[in-house]
Amino acid sequence: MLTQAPRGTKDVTPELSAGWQVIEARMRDICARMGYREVRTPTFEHTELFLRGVGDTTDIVQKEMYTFQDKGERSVTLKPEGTAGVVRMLLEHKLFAEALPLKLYYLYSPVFRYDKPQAGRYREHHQFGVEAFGAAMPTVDAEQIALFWNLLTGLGLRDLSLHINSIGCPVCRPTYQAKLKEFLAGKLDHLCGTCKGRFDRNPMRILDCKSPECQAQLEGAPSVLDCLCEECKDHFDGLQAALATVNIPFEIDPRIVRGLDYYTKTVFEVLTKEVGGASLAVGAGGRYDGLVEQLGGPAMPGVGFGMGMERVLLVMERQGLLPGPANVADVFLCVQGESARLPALQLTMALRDAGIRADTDHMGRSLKAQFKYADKCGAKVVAVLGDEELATGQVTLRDMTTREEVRVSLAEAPAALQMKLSI
RNA sequence: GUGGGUGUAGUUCAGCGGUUAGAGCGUCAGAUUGUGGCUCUGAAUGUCGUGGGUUCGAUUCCCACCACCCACCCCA
Repeated sequence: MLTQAPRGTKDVTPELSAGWQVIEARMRDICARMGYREVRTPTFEHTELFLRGVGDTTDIVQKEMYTFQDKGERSVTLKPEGTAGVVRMLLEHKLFAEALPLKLYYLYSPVFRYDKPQAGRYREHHQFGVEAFGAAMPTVDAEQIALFWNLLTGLGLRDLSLHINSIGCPVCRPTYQAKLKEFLAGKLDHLCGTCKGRFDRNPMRILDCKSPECQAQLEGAPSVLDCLCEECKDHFDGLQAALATVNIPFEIDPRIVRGLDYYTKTVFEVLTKEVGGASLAVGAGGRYDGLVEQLGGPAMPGVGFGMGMERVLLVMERQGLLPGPANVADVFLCVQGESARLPALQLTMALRDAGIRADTDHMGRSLKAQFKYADKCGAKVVAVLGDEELATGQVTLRDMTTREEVRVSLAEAPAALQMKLSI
């Protein structure tokens, strides 16, 4: 128990961290090129923020939040998603008064949901996400989706599909919901238990119910896309035109609804086709034009998405895209005899100062064992410092590929090694 | 939250109601005097997931709990 990570959490061990660093570097790079700047928000927030932001009828809020009282009797909650915290930051620092649009991203943001863990699903996972505030035009939706898509394809992921939909706005959605309820009213008895409850609370959630009975009842149901108001329709058309222009392949799926209450107009998901199982969502997002105002800020449109980093890594692992083990040192300096120990440490530090990935013995091993260890470290050059070398102020350099050995003076060693390693 | 499966060295896995529980890989050491990858030899490491029960005796059978995996639900 003591030596076991809590249920649903996962360690990043040394051999795993390289993969994280690869995706993080890509995220930073693509965001920098697209004008998104990094933000970091707290791991926990006042519970109220999520009740009002995410929506208190959602599954996330109703049964999955890590909520507790702190010692000051405040109710706080570990972030169950990334957007609410960023909006809170926007309001607190009045970032909405800056030049718009404000384009932000976060990565390795911990997200907590109390759920039963299984492959690709954790109680703590980490999200990469982007948010753009102030821009109402569909080109920004498309730009974000392109960012997302290009990130994933750039990482080498295959078998992805992008699904988009529009769920309307406060003007047209009530009309659609009324139509849908009218359509379903007679079929209520044939819906599953959860959907019976959804009928009054949030009838659109029935659309993406996975149960076959419900899906059967939805045959011939009105499509939200037929009920969009002019503004929403123009926006959705504009999104499709923009996506086509930047060559992002997409499918329209009128059944996408999403589990968070704040979405308006655009919603989208990126799925990966998994063999023998259901497709896994690696990320999803959409537009939330009413959220900033709902949380007490000015009326300001917004759009964003969140991506599960563990899921991307999982897909990369399954598709053989993770980097192999990296070497830990380019140069290993062997210590031969105790009188060489401190000079070896000194030389190793000098090599490091010269930008060389160098290491030396800290185990008191035999020379042979030091060579074996150097080999395991992936050293391209092994240096030896012993009595013979110390007597002449030199160090022996052995090229581990060609087995050639040369001796150079201690002072020349950094430059000689830089040359050999072509740094 | 519901249903099913699994749990034995660091790791991948054998094994059996009965003596000191095994193998491959990994780790460490050695194969003479200052030199790696290959090979050979040897060594260390297990409360057999945890706690109960059945039994003369349990790692093996039963129950509970914990963890992981799979499906559902939900979602990233």
